[in-house]
Amino acid sequence: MDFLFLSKTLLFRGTSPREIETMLGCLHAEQKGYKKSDVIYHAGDRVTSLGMVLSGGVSIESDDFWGNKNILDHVGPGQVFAETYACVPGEALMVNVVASEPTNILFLDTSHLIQICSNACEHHSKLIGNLLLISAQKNLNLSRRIFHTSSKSIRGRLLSYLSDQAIRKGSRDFTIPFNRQQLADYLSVDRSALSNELSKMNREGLISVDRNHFLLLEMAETF
Amino acid sequence: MDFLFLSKTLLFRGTSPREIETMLGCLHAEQKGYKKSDVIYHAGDRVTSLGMVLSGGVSIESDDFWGNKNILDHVGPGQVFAETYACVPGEALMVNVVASEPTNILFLDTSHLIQICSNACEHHSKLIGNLLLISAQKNLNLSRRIFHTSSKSIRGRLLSYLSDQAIRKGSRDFTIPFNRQQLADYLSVDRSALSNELSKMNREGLISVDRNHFLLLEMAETF
DNA sequence: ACATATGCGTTGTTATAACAACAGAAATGG
DNA sequence: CCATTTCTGTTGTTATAACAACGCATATGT
Repeated sequence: MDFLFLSKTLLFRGTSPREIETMLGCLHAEQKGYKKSDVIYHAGDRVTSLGMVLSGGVSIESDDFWGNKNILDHVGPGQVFAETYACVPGEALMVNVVASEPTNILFLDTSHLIQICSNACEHHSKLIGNLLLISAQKNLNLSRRIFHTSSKSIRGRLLSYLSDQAIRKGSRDFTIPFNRQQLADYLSVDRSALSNELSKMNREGLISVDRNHFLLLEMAETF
Repeated sequence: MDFLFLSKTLLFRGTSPREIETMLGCLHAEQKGYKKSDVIYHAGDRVTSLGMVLSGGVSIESDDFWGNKNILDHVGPGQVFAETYACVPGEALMVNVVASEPTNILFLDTSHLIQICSNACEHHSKLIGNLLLISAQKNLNLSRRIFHTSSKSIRGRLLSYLSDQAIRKGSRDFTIPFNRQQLADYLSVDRSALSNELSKMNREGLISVDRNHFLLLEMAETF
């Protein structure tokens, strides 16, 4: 087990490799390997362990009633998944967690962290604090997405998302981390309709767009 | 200050009124009163204190570019707001927090909880654990909403929401906590279009609906 | 360099949701 | 109890997004 690697993750931030070694015992740490497309957690499962990706990567997917797959998120090395469900025992997963490549996962049972007095092991409290930070940040990401998809028009969603990016990057001139399909998925709209709306906004002089690079123009007064 | 009241809240669960009294010092607790429509936190603010509603109630609202108000949530006595922002210092609020009636708020500065070693006060760890639970639950609520609004048709959103409710309530026969307008807001659709779709589904024998009481019929195979 | 696969924009058609307006039912408040 | 307000379903019209199909440009990989 690579304790040095773990000590650099957000979850174990502020703990030494030596401390981690003792903690892994409390957390009933178990490592497991998966092949590509293996399902790590199924929708409907109830879990008490979060997963940390040691190597490889996993996709968080949701299958709707008609069998359409929808990729909600991708989790890479050092990041965790299912931590929310692990913290709220009894909640059934709404998503599938699937290995997107050969992947090693470290499972950490959080029920001991939370239910038993958190002073049982003096490092527990640091871990819980880190979990809280991870949870709060995920919270903000979810809120942001709801915010950006609350408008009923594609243009409204784009303006919401793009101006947020501009504020966040501190410039009207920025690059987004999505391609068209991903942006369309994020905003829950059709890709071609999105492309169409973007070029319309381009023609109208609202924005200047090239691939995933944007420049906001007239909307300046909004701020 | 009503310590007994506080000890019954989710945030202070598991602590005695006596303990709370000492903790409030660490948290720089401050109480403040507001009149109806007073703005407690403005969008754009950066905060380090969460708010707990002692009496009255607050609305979490978002104003979009064109000045449309959108009520995202309502927080009542014993519940907290802005805890996510308080836990992730430096993030600007995306929403306004507005008193929906005469309201008393208790502000608790979480920066001490998180940044300083959490063992500074032995009760801190319990509070952080409670915060983690609150955060994780809010997380699930947000995820659920994203999930239910990811379908592009009104019917798809309704089926997603209604079957989730059925599973959650453990019966095909259940009552929802929304009226039509609130359900429409939750699913980000137009109210009259929602009404329309519901009666269509009713006519088709998919569901049986009366006000906010529902009975799921043919969709049984989905489970 | 070639063949293949992705990503992107464009167009036209179709389905569907938003919107506006209204009437009846239900709840609310004197 | 009546008056008033809120809630709900219905309809028709209009705007708009989804969808399907295509061509071009840009990777990708061998």
